[in-house]
Amino acid sequence: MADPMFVAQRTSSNQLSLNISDVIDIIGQDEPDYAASAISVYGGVQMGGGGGGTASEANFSTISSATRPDPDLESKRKAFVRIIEQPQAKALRFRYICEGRSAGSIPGVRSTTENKTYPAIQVVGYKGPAVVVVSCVTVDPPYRPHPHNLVGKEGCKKGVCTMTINNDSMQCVFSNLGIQCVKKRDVEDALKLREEIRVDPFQTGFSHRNQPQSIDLNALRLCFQVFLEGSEKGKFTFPLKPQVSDPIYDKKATSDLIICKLSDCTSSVAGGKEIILLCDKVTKEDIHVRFYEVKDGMIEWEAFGDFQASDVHKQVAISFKTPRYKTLEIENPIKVYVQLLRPSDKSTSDPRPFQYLPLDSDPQYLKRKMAKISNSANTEKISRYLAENMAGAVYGDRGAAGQGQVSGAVPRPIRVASRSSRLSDKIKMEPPDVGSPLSPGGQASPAPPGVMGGHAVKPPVSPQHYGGGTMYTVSPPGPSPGQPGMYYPQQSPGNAGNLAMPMGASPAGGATRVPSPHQHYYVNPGMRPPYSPEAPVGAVAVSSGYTPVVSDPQGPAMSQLLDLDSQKCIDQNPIELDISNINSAELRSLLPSENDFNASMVDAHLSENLSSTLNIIDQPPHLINKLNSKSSLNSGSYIAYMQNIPHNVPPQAKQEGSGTAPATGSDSFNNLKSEIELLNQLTSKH
Amino acid sequence: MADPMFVAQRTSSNQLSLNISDVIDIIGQDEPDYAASAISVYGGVQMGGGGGGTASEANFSTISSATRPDPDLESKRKAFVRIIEQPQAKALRFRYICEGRSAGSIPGVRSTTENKTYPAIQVVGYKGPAVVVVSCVTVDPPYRPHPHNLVGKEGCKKGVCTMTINNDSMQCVFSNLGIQCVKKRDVEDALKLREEIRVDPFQTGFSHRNQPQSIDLNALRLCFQVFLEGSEKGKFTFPLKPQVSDPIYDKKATSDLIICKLSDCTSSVAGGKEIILLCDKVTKEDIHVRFYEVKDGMIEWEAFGDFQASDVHKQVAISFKTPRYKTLEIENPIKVYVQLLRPSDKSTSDPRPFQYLPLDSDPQYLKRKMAKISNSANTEKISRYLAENMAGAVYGDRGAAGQGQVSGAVPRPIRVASRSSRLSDKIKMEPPDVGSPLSPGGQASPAPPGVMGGHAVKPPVSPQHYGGGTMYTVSPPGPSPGQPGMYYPQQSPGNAGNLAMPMGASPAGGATRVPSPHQHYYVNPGMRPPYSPEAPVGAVAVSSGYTPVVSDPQGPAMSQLLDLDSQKCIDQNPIELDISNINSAELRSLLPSENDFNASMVDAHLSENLSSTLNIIDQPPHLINKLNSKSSLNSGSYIAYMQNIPHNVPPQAKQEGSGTAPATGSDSFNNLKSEIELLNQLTSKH
DNA sequence: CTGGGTTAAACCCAG
DNA sequence: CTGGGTTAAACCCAG
Repeated sequence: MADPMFVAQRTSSNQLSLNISDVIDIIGQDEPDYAASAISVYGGVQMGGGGGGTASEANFSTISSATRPDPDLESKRKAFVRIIEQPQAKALRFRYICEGRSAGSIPGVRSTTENKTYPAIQVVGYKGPAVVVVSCVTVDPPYRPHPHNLVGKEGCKKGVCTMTINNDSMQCVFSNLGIQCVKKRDVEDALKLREEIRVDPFQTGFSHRNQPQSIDLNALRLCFQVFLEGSEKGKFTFPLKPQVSDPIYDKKATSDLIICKLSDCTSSVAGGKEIILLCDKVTKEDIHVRFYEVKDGMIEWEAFGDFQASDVHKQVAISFKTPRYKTLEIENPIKVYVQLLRPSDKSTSDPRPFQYLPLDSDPQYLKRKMAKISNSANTEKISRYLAENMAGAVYGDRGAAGQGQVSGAVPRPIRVASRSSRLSDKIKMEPPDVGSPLSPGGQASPAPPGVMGGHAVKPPVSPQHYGGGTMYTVSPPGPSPGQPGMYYPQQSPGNAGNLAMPMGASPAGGATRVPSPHQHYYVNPGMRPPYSPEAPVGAVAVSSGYTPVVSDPQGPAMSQLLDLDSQKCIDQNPIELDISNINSAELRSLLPSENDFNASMVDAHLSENLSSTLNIIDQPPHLINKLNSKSSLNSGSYIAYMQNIPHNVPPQAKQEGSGTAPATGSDSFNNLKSEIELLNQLTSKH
Repeated sequence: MADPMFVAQRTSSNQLSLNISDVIDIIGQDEPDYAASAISVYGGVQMGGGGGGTASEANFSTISSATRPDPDLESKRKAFVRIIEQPQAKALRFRYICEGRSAGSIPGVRSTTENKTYPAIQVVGYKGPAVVVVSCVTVDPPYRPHPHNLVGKEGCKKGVCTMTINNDSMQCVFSNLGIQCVKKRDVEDALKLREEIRVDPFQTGFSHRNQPQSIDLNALRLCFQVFLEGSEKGKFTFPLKPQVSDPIYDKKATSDLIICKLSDCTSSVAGGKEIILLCDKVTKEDIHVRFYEVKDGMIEWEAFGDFQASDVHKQVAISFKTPRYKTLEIENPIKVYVQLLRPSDKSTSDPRPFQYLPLDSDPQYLKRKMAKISNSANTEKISRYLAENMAGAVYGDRGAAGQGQVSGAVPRPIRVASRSSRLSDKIKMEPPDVGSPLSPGGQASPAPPGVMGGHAVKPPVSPQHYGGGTMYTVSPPGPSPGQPGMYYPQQSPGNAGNLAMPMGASPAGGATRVPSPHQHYYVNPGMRPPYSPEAPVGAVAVSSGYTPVVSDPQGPAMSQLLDLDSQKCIDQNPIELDISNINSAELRSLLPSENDFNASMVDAHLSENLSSTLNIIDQPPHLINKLNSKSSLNSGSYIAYMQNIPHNVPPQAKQEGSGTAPATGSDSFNNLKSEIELLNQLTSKH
């Protein structure tokens, strides 16, 4: 039963110079004194309340009064422990004892492959012999002893690490601290051992060993207890205030979100396409597939993949349906991103590029469309005509040949046809087909309920500023774990033409498909859009957290407020940016009906562009839409061309004019013209 | 540390009427006698050789001679144990002790939800008090004591189950036998306990407890040891030959293969389409994705999805590329099946329907095709002409209107066009596009190496008969575990246009993509093609095993030998069918060049059909191909139609005749005609 | 040795 | 209770 590896390890530990039992003995000898001070300082009332971080605020050393005279007492009282290198949060996998191997070394937060660092402390304000005892405590206050053990080459025994400090710098680097985890069943024993060696930095006691399930075994903090030499040499009886590190999470347990593979990375704008995503371990009740569009570094649109907990396959694959894009009226593929989002901690995976394709890119749609064309009265007649003439084999007639050439052939795209606004109108009018992947009522997916839950906080700065990346720093300011990102519920729950559903409790059975009436817009400051040239990332201080930001789709959406210039400004000066730095476009956006204002501004800009270059295929769709809505605007040769020919007649008029007689005149010719345009579009993409 | 549930269980066991220690005591008292007979019969030489099933052949009871006179000695010597209900192989999950719960009951093989059965034995040839001791032994001979424990409400103690038999039928049903598994670390202890209670049915000894890793903890057999009352009343000193059951596998470990989901169930015939498959746990080195086509109940074609071990995601998802279909020349979607195949035991998942689509169903192909059409000289001119005329707005001219109507419109499909043979020729000639998913040299995938490995056996009957389902019965004939199916390597490794590669050892690094020169054709008799109306399944005795059958693609493939009538015959009379029952079509197929014979026969049949009904869209493609190759055949109105118009001019001639001048006359008209047909086909599918 | 994926052992939910 | 999915604990491979 005995693990030889483990025995060997223990044996070698015995050979270390400093033995923990020395420290324990010291503490034991000074028990009355130590216990008294400990209880009055870290124990009891003050810590039991659970207020985050108050322990570190208590003035510890001033209270540890010694009854014996001590020349260094003043400096000892002023001394304190400072963590000069925090441990890296998720760098190390906790190892079970049974694994019979070294548990590795916790690196420092600033560690790199070239320059490795380790957790380190410094005793400030005092110089002289000291002993530091490092042990694991719970992440949440009160910082109770954590059952996991510290193991390593130096000073580790019985789950705690003891080192002496006695050098000029009074610094101590822990270059080989590993975390050896205990299994649930051994929590009680582990805590009993800790009690035996009297390591309980904040005097919380060990009552929690009877509720092993209450202890998070995947997270802990290091606690550094420094004892200075007391009046008696060799006895380290003067404790400094214990310091706790930032949380350390088991690398194995905190699987980062990652999309390993997507079965497809395109969808029709109608959404509803079933896609399989392969990922690392996720919790089926705590995962979302988020689609979002970035424009000028801002989140222009987002929606969530449609799936239920049961669609998560063995925790490592998700089959979901793509959400509908915000509009069906797009001319060219829209570049968006997909990422995994864990609502509980707002963490996200790296984004993956994804494309929304125009409706007509859907093969089914293509077929339907073409079938429809072939069904029209005109083309039916042509077919008949051709069939008759082919049977008769009419050759050599230039006119007939010309007709023949036309009949089966698809004309080359005409220069401007691929961005025809009229075509988009036609496409919009196409009724949703039963066989199409468009789900009933499948509008842009509202945020799933999980995203809404929990720790909503008020935005500390205005969303506009926040969106620019002004808010985040690398290290969280205080011990407030598990909440690396901020979340802002939307103040005005309006939506732009979406099916708003009443928000209620999660339905029975754990279904997670309840739509919420709120629209959420998120910004992930840590995301550097790797495939998004239109969103350059400047010197923005980033965190790995996920940071939602809200915008009202009916009002001025953030992404529409800032033009390229303002975005540039934000990216380059993330810290300095405040209200005084908002440029004119932003200020204008705060005015009512700025949508129209912006639109006309954009349109004017575009019309200039159009006269110089006709190729605007890669322009974002909403700009094109805006353009299309401005019938009074002369946008260069394209509009000129459109104005020279009559517009389409509405369907009713069309029908009246044709009947069974051969269609002639303006209507039928116009129909043909638009059919040609459509065909051009259907065939010229990509 | 003590598990209260487990303790309780043990306590209740103590209250059972028959205590195993009674039996142990008996065995102990009779040790010299028992040991002598045991060693001479099941121990040592005979069993150590490992020959399968020899133990059960040894004449046990005749040798167990008693020194004392016994009036029943004769009948005791003739008595034997018969298993009247085998345990079900994979119905029960082995439970760990730590799970602290009932381990359930092993059902009998014939158990159903309505009528539950359990393992049962009978003592044949003797009537009187008897004791049966049931214990676990290893699956492979020599049947060593297996460390797992039998637990249950009745008679189970120390991991073995002891029951008395003393009724008229001399039967014993084990209605509550559960298997409590020991963990690896406890194997040694478990076997020590077994040794202590002296349960070692075949006297193999317990040396294997020092090689715990040599014991398969996921499989075992039940061993039934019956002891008859000896000359002294109440002493069960007369052992019968122990009987072992069929293997029992841990339901948890032996995850049946299952396809939970496919990201798509269609592919172009060109293959190379990436698909994600979600499945239950598979071993990445021991899994294949098999595509196959069933025709008339026979495997007409098979190929394997293209992936490497690293494409298996966390054991529960596989991303692979579809293999190329056997031909690119198909007119209509081909219905095939996909299934998972585990080479090691030839087990398969239930098949899933899958469709191969004609090349032109590929959206990319569609686009390329249409772009090509629009690029042709004729249509280019039309486009120009239309652009000019539209700008000038020429209305009211009948001729112009007619042209216009033709230009943008796709004619309705002409009645017979959707099965045009000429079109298939055109499609074949389309050079493989660089951007297409067609992988270089991607022919029909040869069988992966794993499929070839291992326990190949000679076919006991001719493949033709075997293919009809005559060979299989439900229960394997003997204790030959882990080989439920048969596997026949192909005698003639020819292939039909495939890239034959030299077969070698599996390459270093464990890559599993080495093609083999052999083609394998499989029949899974247990499969009832649920979506395959052309393959009716009759009263065929089926097994759940996977049963490969061989056919030479260059020679007479089995699937081509049997017409529908002969197939019907086989399905209805699976057992009686032998060489004398093969019908004329089969006999003919044995002659050389029967392919041609068959083809013309089929064609003649088809031509008759054609004259009565024009709609043969749903005919299998190879028939259509055959039809197409018969230019002399008059197949009704379609052919008549084709004969009335000139055929296409070969590409060279085409090029010579056109030049830059406007194309007129027969060539260009024919080009147009075929373009129309192509367009019809592109748009009329589905 | 290490990092880290996979299997075997526990745990625990839902019917 | 059961069946059976998921998590936590062991194991073990590859660099």
